[in-house]
Amino acid sequence: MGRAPCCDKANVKRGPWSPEEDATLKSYLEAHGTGGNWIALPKKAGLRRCGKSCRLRWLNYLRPDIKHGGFTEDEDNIICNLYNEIGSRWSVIASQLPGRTDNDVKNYWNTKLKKKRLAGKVNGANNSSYNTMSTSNAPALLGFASNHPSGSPNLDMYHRGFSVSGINTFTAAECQVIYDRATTANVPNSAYYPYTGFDHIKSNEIEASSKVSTSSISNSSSISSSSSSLAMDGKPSLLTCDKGTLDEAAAMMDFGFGFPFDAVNNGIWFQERAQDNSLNCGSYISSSDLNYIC
DNA sequence: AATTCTATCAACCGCGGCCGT
DNA sequence: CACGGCCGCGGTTGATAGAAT
Repeated sequence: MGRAPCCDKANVKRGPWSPEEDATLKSYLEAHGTGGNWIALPKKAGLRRCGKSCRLRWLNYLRPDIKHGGFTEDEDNIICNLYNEIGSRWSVIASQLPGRTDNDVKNYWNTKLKKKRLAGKVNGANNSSYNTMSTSNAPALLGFASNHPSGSPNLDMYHRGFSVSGINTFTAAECQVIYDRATTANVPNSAYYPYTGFDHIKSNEIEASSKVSTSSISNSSSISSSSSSLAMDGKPSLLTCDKGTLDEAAAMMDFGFGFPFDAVNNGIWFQERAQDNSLNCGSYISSSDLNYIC
């Protein structure tokens, strides 16, 4: 059996509110408040409206502290960061934006900000360190680690079907080690790199000064099944590496517009190059298995 | 100028959770 | 503790304005 309706739908007006209804509701609420009961309110106020409709109209439109008009860039970033942190909890997000309602934020997200974010115009990651990364060309480091018995990060575990329980980010020092290895040592045959669409990045293609190599990657369209935004304008710069024994691996990426959003949403395919230079089966690292540091 | 398409946002809907009885 | 009713939330719909054809 379904839930009983909150009001008699045959006897209440629906659809857009008229200025007269707005005025009636506003003056009633300013004089009497809600009385703690929205369901009974419309009758008391002399409105042929559902109580829920009155509540929504007041909270989303008539309240005196509502801020109308466009969102600022700061608000954009707050919304994006919070969305990455807590997901679509619009009321929580709206509570951080004075004068904005959950409905406003939700609509703004669905119609504009989601697209803007995919285009890389606003922040897309989930911690404060990202703020300095989003608009710079600093590479983002994606790190991962498994519950390898030895305790060392090991991409190979993914290949072989071991369960992965803990994912660690690399520390800045580890990042440097990985970077140094990538830039100064020979990239071993067993290096990992994205599944298809990317060429193998050779050590001499990595520019030590900028940590960026753009020459070897021209097409990232197949990095994942639905990575259109990444494929369109992403410029992944450096994808590396391990030390030849499959004990460590990392993916360092700079897509030109900040964090690789599709990695966040879709994960990344990697492919192993074997000792004989042939390609072994791919590994998929899901978004939940990825983390990053600056 | 007419029609179709697209974007926007107000409003609706149903569900989960809280609270009073 | 169980139940019923309301509130608040998040997903979705639909009306409408503006842009494109």
